[in-house]
Amino acid sequence: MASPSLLIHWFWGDLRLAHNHALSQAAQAAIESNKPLIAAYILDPDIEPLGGASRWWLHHSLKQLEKRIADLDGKLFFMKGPIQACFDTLISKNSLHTVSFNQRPEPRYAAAQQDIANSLRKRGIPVIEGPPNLMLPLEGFLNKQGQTFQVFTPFWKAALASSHLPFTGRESFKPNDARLDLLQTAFSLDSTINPIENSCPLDSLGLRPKIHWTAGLEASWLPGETGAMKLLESFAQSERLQHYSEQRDFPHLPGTSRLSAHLHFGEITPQQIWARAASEPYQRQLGWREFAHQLLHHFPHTQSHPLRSEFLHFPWRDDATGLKAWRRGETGYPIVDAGMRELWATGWMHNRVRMIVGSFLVKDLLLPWQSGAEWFWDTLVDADLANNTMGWQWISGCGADAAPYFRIFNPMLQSVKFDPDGEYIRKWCPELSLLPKEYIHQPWLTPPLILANSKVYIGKNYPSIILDHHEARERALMALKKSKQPASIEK
DNA sequence: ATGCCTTTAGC
DNA sequence: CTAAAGGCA
Repeated sequence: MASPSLLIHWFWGDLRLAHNHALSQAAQAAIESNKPLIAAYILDPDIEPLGGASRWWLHHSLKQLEKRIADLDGKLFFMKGPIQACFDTLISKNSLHTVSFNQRPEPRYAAAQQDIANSLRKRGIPVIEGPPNLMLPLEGFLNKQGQTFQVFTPFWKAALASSHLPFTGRESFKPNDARLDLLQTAFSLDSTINPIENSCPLDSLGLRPKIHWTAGLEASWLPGETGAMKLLESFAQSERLQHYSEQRDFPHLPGTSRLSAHLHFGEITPQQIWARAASEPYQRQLGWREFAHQLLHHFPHTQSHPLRSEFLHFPWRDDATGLKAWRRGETGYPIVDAGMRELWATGWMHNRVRMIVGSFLVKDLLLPWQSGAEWFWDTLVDADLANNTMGWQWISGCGADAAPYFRIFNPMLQSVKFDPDGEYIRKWCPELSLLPKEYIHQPWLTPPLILANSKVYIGKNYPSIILDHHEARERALMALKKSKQPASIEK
């Protein structure tokens, strides 16, 4: 009996069928040789720490991939880790032909990936590696002093001047011919679709929540390659791209592309986006993503510790009540609460509002950025270690491209500036929807009669402010000043 | 080295 | 308009 020829699309790889180097070539080869595409997707929950919203996304992305492979008369199997044990079983049944994966840029995965790839190769299994879903190489892109860039602007200037960025018209991704040959070999074997013994249905991967809390996510997103292309097309075709720099900061406008989760799960490449959305202010945002990955690659400790070591002993507060109020969107500051509620409802938050709620957590509440990063990790559909880490350290002032310490976002000023009519607030804090725009940014300053007419009862149907911003600002400045004093009193 | 730059606040 | 840190060329 001929053994089945299996191509394992590794769980770390990208979830693209059309553009993943290995899998798309496998699909092409399968079609051309008139043989079914057989693939398996392995999930190892111990290695892949997914947040709740990410699990939901991954489930639906895999579901779409399963369907697309079925449409090609192929089959996608699912297996649940530990990954090494999954491979052991496959090898012992002579079911594993080739392993293909796209590299993951996060340091922890990259190391594990190399270990497993080495061990597979030692056992005679061909391993095909595709590049991570980035534009710049993680190694060797350095400033003129030979150091990792720590400020975005010079980084971006250097990137634009480099040969790495795929400007429109330049060569796009080309599949590697050697990889293609290897896959052709895989599919020239006699392949029959036999069930894999230890495979399981997608539903058994445990990615779906036990309690149904995902209605808001379902209404907001279409995970998978098709959804990604739809978003990109609608963004690039409309005037949203042209007006990106003027509209991107207004959270009530659809001024952004909302492609972050698709990028994170590898359902679309930055190169595809770059080519389709050729406008510098927008492409610059792809640059921030590159910057974040460079930083995490070169400073892997930043996922848990600040890049700037003087923040190691920063006197963060411990305030479970404050943290809870922040998470629930019950701080009493409408723009902050609106953002936190958008996050909870849709698994996403507008970037401007991410900065505002982030600043509120670390500067006003004086809570550690890690506690904010954890909440974002669990609730964001685009939760990404590099972006999350850089964003939180940026707003805390303890990371790269740090703002001067005295730069503390003022939630009222930010609200007036970026949600002038309170449209965003009204959407996510409906109990404030009747408040005139003069008062919606600071409901506690509203004259009692107008409050009553607007059916706003502070402390009852909308929380009182949990702290005074101006006092909190002074407290933060003091804490920062103290922590910068060379001589520490303790120890 | 000196000037530039930074998703800002507050007077 | 200034405050003001610090990476970068």
